[in-house]
Amino acid sequence: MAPKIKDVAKQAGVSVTTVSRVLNGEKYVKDDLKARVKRAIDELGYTPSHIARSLVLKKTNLIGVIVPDITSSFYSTILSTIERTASLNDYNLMVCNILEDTDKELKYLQIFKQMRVDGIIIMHEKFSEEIRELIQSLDIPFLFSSVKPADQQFVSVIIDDYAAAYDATRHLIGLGHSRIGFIGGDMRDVTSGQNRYLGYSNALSDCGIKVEDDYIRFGDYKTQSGYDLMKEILANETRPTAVFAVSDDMAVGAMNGIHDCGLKVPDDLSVIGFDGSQLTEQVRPRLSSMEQPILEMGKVTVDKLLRMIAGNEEEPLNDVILKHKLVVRDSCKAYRDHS
Amino acid sequence: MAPKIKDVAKQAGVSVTTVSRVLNGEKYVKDDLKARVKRAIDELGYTPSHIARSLVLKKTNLIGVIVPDITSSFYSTILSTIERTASLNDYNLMVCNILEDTDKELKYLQIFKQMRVDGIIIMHEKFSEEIRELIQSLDIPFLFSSVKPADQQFVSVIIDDYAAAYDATRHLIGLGHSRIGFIGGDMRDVTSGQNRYLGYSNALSDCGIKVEDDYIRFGDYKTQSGYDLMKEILANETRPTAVFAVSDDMAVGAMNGIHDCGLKVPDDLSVIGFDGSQLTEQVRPRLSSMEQPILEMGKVTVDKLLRMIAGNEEEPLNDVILKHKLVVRDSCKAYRDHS
DNA sequence: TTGAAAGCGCTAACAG
DNA sequence: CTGTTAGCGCTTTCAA
Repeated sequence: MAPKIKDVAKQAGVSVTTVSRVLNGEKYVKDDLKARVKRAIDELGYTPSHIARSLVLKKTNLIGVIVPDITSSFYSTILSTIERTASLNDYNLMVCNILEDTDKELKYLQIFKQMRVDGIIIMHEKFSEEIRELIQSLDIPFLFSSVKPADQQFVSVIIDDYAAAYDATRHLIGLGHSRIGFIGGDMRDVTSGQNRYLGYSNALSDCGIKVEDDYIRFGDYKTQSGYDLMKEILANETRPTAVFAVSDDMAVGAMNGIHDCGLKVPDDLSVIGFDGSQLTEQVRPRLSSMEQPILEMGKVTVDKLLRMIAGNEEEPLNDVILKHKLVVRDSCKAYRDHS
Repeated sequence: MAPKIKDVAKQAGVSVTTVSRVLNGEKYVKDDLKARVKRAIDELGYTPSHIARSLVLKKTNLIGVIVPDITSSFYSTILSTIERTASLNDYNLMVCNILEDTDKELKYLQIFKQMRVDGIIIMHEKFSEEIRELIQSLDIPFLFSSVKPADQQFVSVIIDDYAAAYDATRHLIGLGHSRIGFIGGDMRDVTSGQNRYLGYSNALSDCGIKVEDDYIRFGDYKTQSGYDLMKEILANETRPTAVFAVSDDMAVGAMNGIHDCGLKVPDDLSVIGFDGSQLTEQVRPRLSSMEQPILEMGKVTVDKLLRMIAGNEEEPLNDVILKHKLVVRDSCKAYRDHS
């Protein structure tokens, strides 16, 4: 059995209180006692039980995180910075990888409750009524990151997805394109589904371009779906000359679909992605993308959550809107009409 | 404050013992009492404290995982299956993302100790003596996955990296290549550094091909390093006609380096990767790779660890060697001498 | 079948 | 400065 505080006390010939005091760096301990306790701790290889400590302190230093898919380049990156920021503040993560399994999200939320995590970060917005209720009844600070659920009372750290999609589309239009395809997300997602679609279609309308349903498809943000949908779009009699995909993974899938159809990016079609994941630099041609400030987003999320946990009354409970940024690489080209 | 077992007992008009019994599904409780307790639980929205339970049971259902980089396609995938398998067995993960920071590994190991995790999975082999000692003194079952530290007493779930690298190289040789470049890992890593290098060089020697240092570079498994090293290799007067990179990420970097030098894969150079990550299908041409059974590896690792935790005496404490598999895609081509 | 009470390992009044 | 003691929320003998 691992040594306990009592063992240390006995070894050092002091009371458990004194041991506790040196453990927690209190000042009211004479130097010689402090030294004896420290030696005893070393000799025994003692490490305080976080469990016991949590029980009395009512604080676990745990943050629960719900993420749709840790193998996605976007989520693994944001998760990485969340972990880093949390760790620097002595918080640990407990992550739930949903993978389409909505029951799992509910189950994990219950686990978070049992675990008495100090806070929760959610990067998923398509939840059931049951989950919505649970989450609100939890009495644990929570925050959404990179998504904004329809429920206006929930607070998010996010970019303006509508504006970002609008700007991405305008970029394509600015290059002279007018037949612009769209590979969207799930329209049940407000943030990455609806808002990005609206940004796209409104940009078109504002420029007097007709929104062509044949050029529009919706998928699941993954490479395979971008690939399949691109092929569907290419099946049109007159192809678009550019396409906007709402995730880099889908954009890469689209590029592959184009490639496998014997066409070239950007000569035959321009492609623009969304997110700014590392995949943009891993493919050829390198993918232009409407980027989210991923690292900042993760850091800001954790910092804000920690302030909420600390019970900072000053902490405004409204959204934090971060800035998106277009990063031009090699996958888009000006369009010249050859007719 | 969240309701506690005492509140439930009061509400149901029974003792806490009885509540505990229905919570843990014991049989010796009369049906009517059981019903009353269940109703009280619902009314109060009670969820038992995992903390308190862990303290008395001396079991946390937590597994600590140490991974080099969760944004790597290989590690995010194996982590995903580890999480899945653990979750199905009612275990939760606490993951440490090292990111080159060796102090962080040590710090997390100490956290795992404080947390009293039930078991530890390590996917990193380049640890200090200090870590080696800590880990052994921990009295917590631990297991290495996808790596095999030099210390023979540690148990690993792994493939035969030497044989896999040997086979990959032989594949290239079989295609007629004799000038074969090598983009390796860190030679301080036994598994993915030394063993894969030895597999490569021995395959060459066995076929009477001279091992050419100018064609050999070592990096850090990441795309950027594959890119840079490939360019160095291409700077040779006579280029190799094929190259073997010991991670898919590096292989993709190499492909990009080749592309950016105005050369073509596989026409000018064949490229073969290692791991079998999803990146192999995301790039064009699709990357041939010596694949590890990633999903199986994650599952086997967790299953074995759980058996060790359960104190299964039958559980053999030796390595589990999984089978590697060559998956041929479009990045390699037979070599014909044009001289 | 049920309940009283001890104890898991630690912190924090409260005394001295 | 230092020690005694009462919990934190739960499980588990041991009796009834």
